[in-house]
Amino acid sequence: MADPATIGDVARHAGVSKSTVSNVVRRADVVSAPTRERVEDAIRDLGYRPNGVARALRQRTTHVIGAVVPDQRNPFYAQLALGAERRARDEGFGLLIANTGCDLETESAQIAALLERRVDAVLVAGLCAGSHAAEHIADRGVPVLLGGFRTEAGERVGVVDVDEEGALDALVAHLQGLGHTRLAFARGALREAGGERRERAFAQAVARRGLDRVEPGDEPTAVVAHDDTVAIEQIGRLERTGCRVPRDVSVVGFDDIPLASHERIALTTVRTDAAALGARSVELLIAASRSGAPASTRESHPWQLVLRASTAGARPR
Amino acid sequence: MADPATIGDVARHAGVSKSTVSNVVRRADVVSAPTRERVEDAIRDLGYRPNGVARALRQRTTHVIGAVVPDQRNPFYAQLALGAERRARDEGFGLLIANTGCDLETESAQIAALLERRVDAVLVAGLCAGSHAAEHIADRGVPVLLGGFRTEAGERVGVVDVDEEGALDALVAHLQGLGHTRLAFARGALREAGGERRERAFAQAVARRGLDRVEPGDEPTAVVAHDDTVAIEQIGRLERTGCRVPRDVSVVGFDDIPLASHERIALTTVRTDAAALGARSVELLIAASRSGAPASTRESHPWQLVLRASTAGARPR
DNA sequence: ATGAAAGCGCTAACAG
DNA sequence: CTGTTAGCGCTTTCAT
Repeated sequence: MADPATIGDVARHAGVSKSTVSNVVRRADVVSAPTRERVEDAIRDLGYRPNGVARALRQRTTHVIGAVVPDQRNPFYAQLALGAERRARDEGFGLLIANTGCDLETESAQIAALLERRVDAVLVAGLCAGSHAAEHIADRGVPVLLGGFRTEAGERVGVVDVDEEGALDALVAHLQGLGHTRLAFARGALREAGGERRERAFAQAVARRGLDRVEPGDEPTAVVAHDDTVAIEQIGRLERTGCRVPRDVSVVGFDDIPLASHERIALTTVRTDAAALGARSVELLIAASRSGAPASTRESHPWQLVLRASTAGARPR
Repeated sequence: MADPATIGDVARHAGVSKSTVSNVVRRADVVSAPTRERVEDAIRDLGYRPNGVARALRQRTTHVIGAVVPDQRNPFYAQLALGAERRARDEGFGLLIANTGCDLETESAQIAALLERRVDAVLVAGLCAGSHAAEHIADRGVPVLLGGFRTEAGERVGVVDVDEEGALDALVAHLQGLGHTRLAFARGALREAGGERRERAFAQAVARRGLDRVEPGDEPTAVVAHDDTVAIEQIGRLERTGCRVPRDVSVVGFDDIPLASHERIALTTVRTDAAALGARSVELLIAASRSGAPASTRESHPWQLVLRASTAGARPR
């Protein structure tokens, strides 16, 4: 494990100063052609690769973004994180991923670790219910942005989300149009901050439309799930207890994960572009970190109702 | 964006030297109680958090591991990466994730970026077919390990995989037992190095058992897929063309992703513990990075045949 | 166009 | 037990 060559080694080898090597490496066009060539040869000879840690210390910027997710296995977060990672990479940034499992203690430890590593910004794709972690990050002067969901957060916390109120209303309207009147909401297993918003939007849509909200166990004719993963689980649960979907119960999801369009699942859902949410979040975070200002932009991305075979006309019970 | 307090600020505030602060922070129990308290108060007053970048530069270790995956959306990689991240976190390490899409150029750029960031080790969970990237990492003196697959690689590249030959033989044996004789192998979309091994193992099992290998389009009675994701796609593709699974064609996967056990999918597959593979890989990598030696351990983890409803007796054609 | 010098914030000998 | 010193490898004025 030979120590890698340093800029000093290159300078010595090429017979120039460290500053000149630095100028060559950073493509500063101040170096004369012959000198540049000598330096480039030396770099090649020694297999020199700049040390990003030293650079980060000096420049006070790591070019790394932290991504806080409840669980990267969830297809929505996976997609969002991939979009984020791609965009980050395109901009010369790395992505440090931190799963929290929506556990408050883990969450704060993970965030502390990211901050200690001096990430340039933090993309928060999900938070524990009731957590104020995003604001604490902002307090530290680090750009932070909620990507893919929204909670109450101060001015200094950006948001890139989708209009969940509108989407849930569209879902409920669709079910109402099919004659459903007993609707239930199925929460996810994780206690995510975003879950409360969806559930509230569901409750409001149901109330506004004069429908009945019942518990999932209380024989609803339609189940609105927190997301597609939960919806697919619900289909399994329902069919295990003898109900057929959509014959007896309709089920709708949220996100339109790849599997939702599979023939065996065919889930009616709301499509969101998770990769775009992730990419856009990173874009805003990088801009903020460059400008030294908080990432305070707030924007909602569009959604689209996708009708498939998991919903059908209500069956009189 | 006030600059965060440094160790010097704390030292001044507490009226001690930087080394003493450093000793307190690192819990070196060499500091007297009264001094330690003064320092701790100063730390609290100033909201001091050590700068990991400076520490990394000085200690020549970042406590960050790079994870190279073809696509983190694939449930197998997602699970493996999660297992890796958890273990890393438990050991005080961070995980920098790099997706390659199995594109050679992207792969080498991502690895170069990881190395430039001076990750302490690299967990490679998938490589482009024909890539020698792992050995190049080892050449740089950075511990590297193939997690979840295996390719030809030199001594200095560790491996934590599963016995795919055995697993594929078990899968083929199971199909043979059901009377299948025309078997096809369905590759994944990504050109992963690991794909060749599975396909080869399949081909050998088929040949050894005197069965016929046909192409997926050539009316096989059973399809062996590269992994569960591919298997589920195959079920969709087959049913779209009028075949029923398993009535007309049996399908088996690999990995036992969460969805494989869903009632609507019920995939016969081989279970591997992706999270354990990831965790173990990280464990070995950290040990290697601590010892300064390559991560040269090679071990295979067990697999388990899981019989579900996607396989049934062959139907005469 | 190039070089010398001064740190970024921290740790690790080594003195005292 | 505490302080002094000397860097880690790089960028960045500032001279020359």
